[in-house]
Amino acid sequence: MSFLHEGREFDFSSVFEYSQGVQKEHEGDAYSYTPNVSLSLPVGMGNPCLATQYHTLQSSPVISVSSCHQTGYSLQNDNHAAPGYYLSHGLRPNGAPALESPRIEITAYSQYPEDEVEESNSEDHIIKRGVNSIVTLTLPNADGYRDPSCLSPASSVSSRSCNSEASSYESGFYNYDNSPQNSPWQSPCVSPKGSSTLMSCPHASGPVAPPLHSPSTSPQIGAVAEEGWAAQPRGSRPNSPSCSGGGGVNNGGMGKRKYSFNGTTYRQTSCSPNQSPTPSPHGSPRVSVTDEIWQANTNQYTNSAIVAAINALTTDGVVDMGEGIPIKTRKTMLDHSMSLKLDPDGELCHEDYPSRLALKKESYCGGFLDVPQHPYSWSKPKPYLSPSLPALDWQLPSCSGPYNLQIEVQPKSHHRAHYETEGSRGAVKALCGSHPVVQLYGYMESEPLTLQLFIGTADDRLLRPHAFYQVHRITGKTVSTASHEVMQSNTKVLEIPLLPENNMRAIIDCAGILKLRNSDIELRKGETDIGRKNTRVRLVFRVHINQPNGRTLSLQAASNPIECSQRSAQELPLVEKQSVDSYPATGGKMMLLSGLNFLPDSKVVFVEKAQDGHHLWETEAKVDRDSVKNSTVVAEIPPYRNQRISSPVQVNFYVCNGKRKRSQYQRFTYLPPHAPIIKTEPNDEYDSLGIARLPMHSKPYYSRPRLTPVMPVADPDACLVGGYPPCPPRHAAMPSSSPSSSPTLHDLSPVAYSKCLPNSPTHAAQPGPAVPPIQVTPGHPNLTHPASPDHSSPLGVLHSQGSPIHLNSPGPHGYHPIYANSSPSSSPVSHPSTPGGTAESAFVQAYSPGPAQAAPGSAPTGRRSPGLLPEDARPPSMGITVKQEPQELDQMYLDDVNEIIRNDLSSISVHTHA
DNA sequence: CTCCTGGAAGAAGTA
DNA sequence: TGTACTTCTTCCAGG
Repeated sequence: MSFLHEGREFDFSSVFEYSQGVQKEHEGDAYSYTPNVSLSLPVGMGNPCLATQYHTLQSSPVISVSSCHQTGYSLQNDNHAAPGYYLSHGLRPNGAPALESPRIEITAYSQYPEDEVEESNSEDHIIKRGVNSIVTLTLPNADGYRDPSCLSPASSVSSRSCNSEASSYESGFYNYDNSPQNSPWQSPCVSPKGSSTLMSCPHASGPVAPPLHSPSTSPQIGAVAEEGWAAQPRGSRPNSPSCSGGGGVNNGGMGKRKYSFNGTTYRQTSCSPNQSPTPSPHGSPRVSVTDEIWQANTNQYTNSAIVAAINALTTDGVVDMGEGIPIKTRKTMLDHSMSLKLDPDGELCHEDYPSRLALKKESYCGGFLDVPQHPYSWSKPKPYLSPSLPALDWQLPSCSGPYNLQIEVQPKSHHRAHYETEGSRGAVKALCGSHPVVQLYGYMESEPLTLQLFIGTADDRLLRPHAFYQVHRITGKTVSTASHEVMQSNTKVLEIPLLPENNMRAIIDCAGILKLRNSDIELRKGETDIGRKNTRVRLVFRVHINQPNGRTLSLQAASNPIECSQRSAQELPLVEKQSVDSYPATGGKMMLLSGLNFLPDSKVVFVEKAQDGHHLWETEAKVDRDSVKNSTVVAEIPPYRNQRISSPVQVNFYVCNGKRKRSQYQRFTYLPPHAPIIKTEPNDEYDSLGIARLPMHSKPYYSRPRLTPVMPVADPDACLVGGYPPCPPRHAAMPSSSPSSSPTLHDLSPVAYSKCLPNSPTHAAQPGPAVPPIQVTPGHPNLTHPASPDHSSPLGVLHSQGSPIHLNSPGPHGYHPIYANSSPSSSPVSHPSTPGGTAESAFVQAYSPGPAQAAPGSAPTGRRSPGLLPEDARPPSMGITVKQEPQELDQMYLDDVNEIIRNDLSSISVHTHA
């Protein structure tokens, strides 16, 4: 993987240097994870228990032994890279003295709220460690880190890890890490409650790693910092004049960094223009960014941290770490030093729960943040949280049993994300100028819950954290909703209280979107996605509900896709819903498409592509020009090329406004002429439009992946699916998304952790048809009925069903051993299919690219029609890492991507043979 | 002064 | 290889 980047080859060595020098950001993410963990890993890894837990987030406090770098490190990193990694996280931007010598810390991973981490930056790390760390071994230097800050957020993430590619470590652990969440260390042993267990199961927790850097080293000041920081101010922006051009390996250059591998010149931004010469962690003008970066960096290490954070937030403070208190968070930039002070001792960490609470409150309410105080206090323990939470790339249903997590008000389809170099561009808004609203139905307890929000992908693959975008916490006078940032495996997660007094409803006016530079992310080890034109995201909401049986039920809802680029948002057509998902091959039915940027001359083109990306069929649908409005288009479903199909055939269509202005692919399924049409659901919305009840399916191609509940949401009505009982509003609700039946979705319990089902394809998030949630439990997920309209078609069903359980999160390769073992669901059958949806085999999912961040690994790019190409779904062999195509990309893009992939493959083969 | 935004310049990537 | 067009990032300016 590492060797190919967007088709370009380069030597590891080069890479290495690059990474080190430039920014290690990317690299390490996944890897980095490992490295740190690595030491500890052995323990966990070997353990069977790990398996079970892998999935689970590291949440549980674990004892982590983090050696920042092992010997391996030195090899590669000597330079700095390795250290850098730690630094990055570990940095003590604040001047916490970086540890000069690397050390191995054995930490009981306490959980901290990630936000702390983020905010605090290095300091935070320190703090955390302090809290948790039980034993610290110092290793020979860890100097070279790169300042997380320097890195782009994304990079920062990567930076965390010690990832030099070269490092043996990574390679060794590579598998695991991809998704931090998955990472074995994460807490195999972790028991939610068992924080106590920490000790029992040593895991290397990523978070711990940071220790390497001594907190003391202030990022700014610290020697390490100097290297890394100075060199690369966090904001590394390529262009910034300030940056010296050279970034060279070390990125000493601030400006865009250009480096060449094998003759190919890459440009990377190492320095942010803005970056302040002073690399202060926060140096970047935008604090928030910085924080993010930090967090990101920390992430890797912090799976557990995340968990911890969650715990801290939500709950019991048992484990909580002092960290739970987001010291820095509040203050953010202002005083890193403070935080450092606190942390090192771990005093905070050790503080009594009460104290912590107090702290938390202060931080939140008190004052550092401008955010209006919210009645809700984070400090409040949340019993329900369990240490092990599903990885962010796991597909979860939106409803289960009586619970139904719904996005009542969808965000606008466009929101220009801001770069680190920019100021915030505000919170994501809803159409009416208001903000998105999320509500959990069916929850009658008095305990508040925590609503998690992260930025997910909007392509046709399984929903997963978006590698190029991060949620950005918005604070200020205009923000009424309290929020808290936490890093979870490289992904920033915003935690928002869901209070019974508010009917478990939250107005999301505190979430902005940060764009990470493509160059930073693409260089990350394991990152296979490309950023170019990969600009659509979804807001993904999650809530974890403790069940009486001790298990935790996790629900997830994803918003409609949001276009985040400046230009495309203005010009590209966007299909948000389609009234018909499938229809007999004879065609002829009118299909209503709703979305944005439709023009009188827009074309609706149906295409069928083979797995290899070749066009098998393409035809333009007849568009009712008179009906074209900016937001709607009515087209006649063209007859399929083969009227004699015996099984459903999945094709795609897109709206084209002209040469490079195509919408994403949307899925459509042709059914055998005589096949009964199951699906359609009446959609009131459309009725109102005057269109003969065309049920809308918001299933953009991307959304389709069964898992992701992409669709639009909102309508509760949607819940009704043909034939299926409507989701009882809220209570009765069945999990729309998950196919699986069992009410209890996921057993997050450490022991039986099953992955949640995939989100129902589009619906999950949305109110759409209710589908029984998939349970993690032993039972097999039902493959039957997907409620969503999409599913109406046989294919749809399949897709939808895709087994509820996902395998997504798997590690680098996407494959999780755990799954297989741990949950019943693991059974191949049970697994949901990939977005492509066709295949349902669990395996497919297993392959599914890991978290975007980690390493999506190979993603099946082409979509094939299920009927035709059953196998498409299969992921490419693990061995080869190919950049996955961003599914969101337009077809054109897809073509491009395919091209790239081919090149990559070619390259790979070349290398191999060479 | 900071936060939001919209607009756009300039560089890099693609066709 | 050069040109034209896109897309990405960074900047600037105004509210």
